[in-house]
Amino acid sequence: MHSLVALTRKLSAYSAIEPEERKLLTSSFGHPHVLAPRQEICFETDAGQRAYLIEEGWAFSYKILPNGSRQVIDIAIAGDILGLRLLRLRRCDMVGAMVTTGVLRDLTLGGFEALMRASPRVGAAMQWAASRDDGLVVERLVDIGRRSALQRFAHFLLELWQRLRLVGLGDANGFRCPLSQPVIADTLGLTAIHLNRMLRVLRTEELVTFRDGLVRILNRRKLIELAGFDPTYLDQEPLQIAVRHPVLDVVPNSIEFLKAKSA
Amino acid sequence: MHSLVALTRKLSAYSAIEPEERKLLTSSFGHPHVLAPRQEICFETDAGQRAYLIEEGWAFSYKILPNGSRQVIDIAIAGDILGLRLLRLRRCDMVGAMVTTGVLRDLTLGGFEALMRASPRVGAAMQWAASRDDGLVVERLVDIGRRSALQRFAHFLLELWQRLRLVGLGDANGFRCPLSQPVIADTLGLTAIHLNRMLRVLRTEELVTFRDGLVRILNRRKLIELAGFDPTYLDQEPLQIAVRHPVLDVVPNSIEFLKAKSA
DNA sequence: CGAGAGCTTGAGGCATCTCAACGGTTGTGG
DNA sequence: CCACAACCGTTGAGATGCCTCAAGCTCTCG
Repeated sequence: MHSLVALTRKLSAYSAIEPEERKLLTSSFGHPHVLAPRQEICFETDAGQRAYLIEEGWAFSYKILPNGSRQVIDIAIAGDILGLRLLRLRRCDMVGAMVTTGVLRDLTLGGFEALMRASPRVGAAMQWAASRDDGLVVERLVDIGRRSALQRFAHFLLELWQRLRLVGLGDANGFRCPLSQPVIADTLGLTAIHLNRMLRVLRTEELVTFRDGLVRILNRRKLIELAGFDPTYLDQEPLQIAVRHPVLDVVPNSIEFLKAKSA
Repeated sequence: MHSLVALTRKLSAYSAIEPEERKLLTSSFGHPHVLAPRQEICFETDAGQRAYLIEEGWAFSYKILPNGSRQVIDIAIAGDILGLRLLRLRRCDMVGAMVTTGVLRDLTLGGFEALMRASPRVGAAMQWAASRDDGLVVERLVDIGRRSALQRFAHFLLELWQRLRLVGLGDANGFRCPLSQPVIADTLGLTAIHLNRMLRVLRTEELVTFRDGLVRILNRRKLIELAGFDPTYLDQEPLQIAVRHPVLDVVPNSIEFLKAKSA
């Protein structure tokens, strides 16, 4: 039975997972269950919080502000654990939802701690994965705080590409991405309208296309340059992305570009 | 000797720390050393990464982008551990620096894991603190992504206030804050100029004053309303009313002591 | 006494938001 | 089978929040 394929691949980027370790891993989680698109994921239970391993499909977590705006916290793909951060907290401060149909497994604090005790080696790999995912949030902070909308989007796509490749999804040319523009916009602190315009820039510059849930990276080198993408924070070997490149000092002015095109 | 006062207070918000547990904690860290303002904090060593417990003083970590702009990741106060996230990563992706003179203790992965093994109870408290600090980064993401500059700043001040109170700093009226406006601006994804204007608004609205490193909250209720501040994510009891210490800084000053000793 | 850093204010520009509109697709219930 | 709602993607026009550039002040430190 093919259980925990994605998680195993992810952890293998840190240390090899032996068959018996994989069994141990599996027994730490609850049984798989299927969720429909848009279905809500609840992290709160009577006895503490609960996290979820995404075995398959896409999900995300977010916060809603009093004024109704939404900020997406993480995009979770296969092999990711959503809500791990909440396990030791007494109160839950975010909500989750499915993007696509997906297969999830529960993880409780008890299960997680039992895993740590049973195998420090696998435990270390899980902690590594958690630390890496923290790094993703930190990089998103840098994105939103200090990068332009166009750079943010480019950076986001490159990151997603690397993450997907790590768990065996996507290929050297691009990847499937079921995220809607509103969700991506709320991830990057933009409006869907503006994100859409940035997408047009990426398309007309022949860097990326994104249609029908399929992202194609047309010019990887220029995209990396544009985004100022340095994959160090992913703590993984770059997969199908060349190493580092000199970064552009001057970022193309997207608005001028749009004006020129429409004139 | 008064070691780990702040950390002990912080952890006590999760579970009581017994004297022998405190000794164990102390032995998990390196010896205290003093750093000067602006001094850089390096997380990389030959053998893996190293984190730092702030015993006293203020520090922060940040990333610099290719275009020279800076994004501050965390502001660390007494009792915080800077760089904990990096311990299990193979590559370091950020830098640290002191704001004030401060007293730090090293923490290695080995020390951290030994602590976990020696006392699961204290280990759990440390993990709780780490999860809570993750929550701070997440809330910063929401700040920068979806709140206006004024709200961001107000939210930041309220958060800082709560954090400081948790480790026994500040009082019911405000707190000492040695952060410069450029540092706060780089934390909130703003320019120092604009931050300054927002500060003026808070002042003229009679919500907050911030002069000579002293923040006074003049109208807590309105400030909370303005910021849309919901302290759930801090996972601590709100501490704005109880006035235990009429004086501002109650953590004993060991800097002078250490300076005298090393001289 | 000069250099560097922080704080403050003004004026103008532009990146992004808001409001508005339209077409396509999907799902649903009459 | 059609009507309708809900959501998404796309584009235009105008408004604005924040940035950039510029300047002057204070304070500390060497």
